[in-house]
Amino acid sequence: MSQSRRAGRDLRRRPVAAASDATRRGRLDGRIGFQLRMAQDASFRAFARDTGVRDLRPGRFAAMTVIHNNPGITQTTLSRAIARDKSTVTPLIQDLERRGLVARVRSRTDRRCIALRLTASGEDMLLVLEAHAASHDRRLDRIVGPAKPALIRLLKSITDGLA
Amino acid sequence: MSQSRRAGRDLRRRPVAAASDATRRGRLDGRIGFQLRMAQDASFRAFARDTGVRDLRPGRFAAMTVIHNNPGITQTTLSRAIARDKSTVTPLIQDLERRGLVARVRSRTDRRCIALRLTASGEDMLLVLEAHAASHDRRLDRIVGPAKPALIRLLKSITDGLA
DNA sequence: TATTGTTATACTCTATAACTATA
DNA sequence: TATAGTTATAGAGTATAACAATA
Repeated sequence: MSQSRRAGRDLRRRPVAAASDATRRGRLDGRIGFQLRMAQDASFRAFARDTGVRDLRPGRFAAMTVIHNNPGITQTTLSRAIARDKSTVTPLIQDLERRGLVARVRSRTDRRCIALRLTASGEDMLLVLEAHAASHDRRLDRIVGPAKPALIRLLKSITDGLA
Repeated sequence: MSQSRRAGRDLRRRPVAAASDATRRGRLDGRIGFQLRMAQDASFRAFARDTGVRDLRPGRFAAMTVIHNNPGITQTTLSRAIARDKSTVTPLIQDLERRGLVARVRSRTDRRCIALRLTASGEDMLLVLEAHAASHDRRLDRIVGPAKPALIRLLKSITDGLA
């Protein structure tokens, strides 16, 4: 905090809300890529807005979930699981460690590696986040209805198919 | 360009590729929000990778498409159409104007407003981008197959439903 | 007073390259 | 030489607040 803060009361960017209309978007509207972007954006904003947790955005949440499900995972493996460079993971994990949510232990078999684990308070926090995510998901479920499994399958096939 | 460039040969961030696996992602995998993020990310990277156009990312492309479809649109209206703050649109449009792709004309009826239009070369560029987007979309179409209309509908309902 | 667009400011996310320490 | 993680650096994207011009 080298400089005085002048800006908003809130660190989480992106209020704005969803796109307006009456404006013609042309072919954009029929493009999967564009609609993907709009939906992702809306979901992201809604998650941030609805969640009471004021500083663990979806990225941290995803990392914590992966660590929870793969105790002892290394940073490089984690980086592949969330499709980010390892240099992106370093500060992310440092942040989680600073908050006492993640513990880092040097591996004794390969001293280059660091094994990641959630701390007890990390597990607690994950439960809280899970609850929020679940309620956010219920909202999404209500919107997509019975098409949910199909939607998930389609999204996965896009992710895999474009790799 | 006030400073020397040290980094890569390419301004477009985000190589990396898609997520790896063998790693358990737990409930994340069944979450619409998460899968939306992964698919959007993959689509974004693929678009950037496949497109020959080396410096007009999806955001610019979307803005240009909206301007093309709504000649004379104002910046504020555009900002609503693409769900971004007007202060975000200012530098975006300045960039497009600098490249000679967009023309800005002060409205004579309301001198606060600026009417946006694509220049001739902006229209040309849009055609090139359209071609790339179309080929990217064909790839997506091949992946999602006949489910495309349903997918588009679902994504739109998510965007609208979360507003 | 309200709105359009601009500016000043700043923060998040992400990457590349080079580096250290291991292996 | 190759890999794990860190650091230095940088840029894209986006936002809030305040402001000037205009309505």
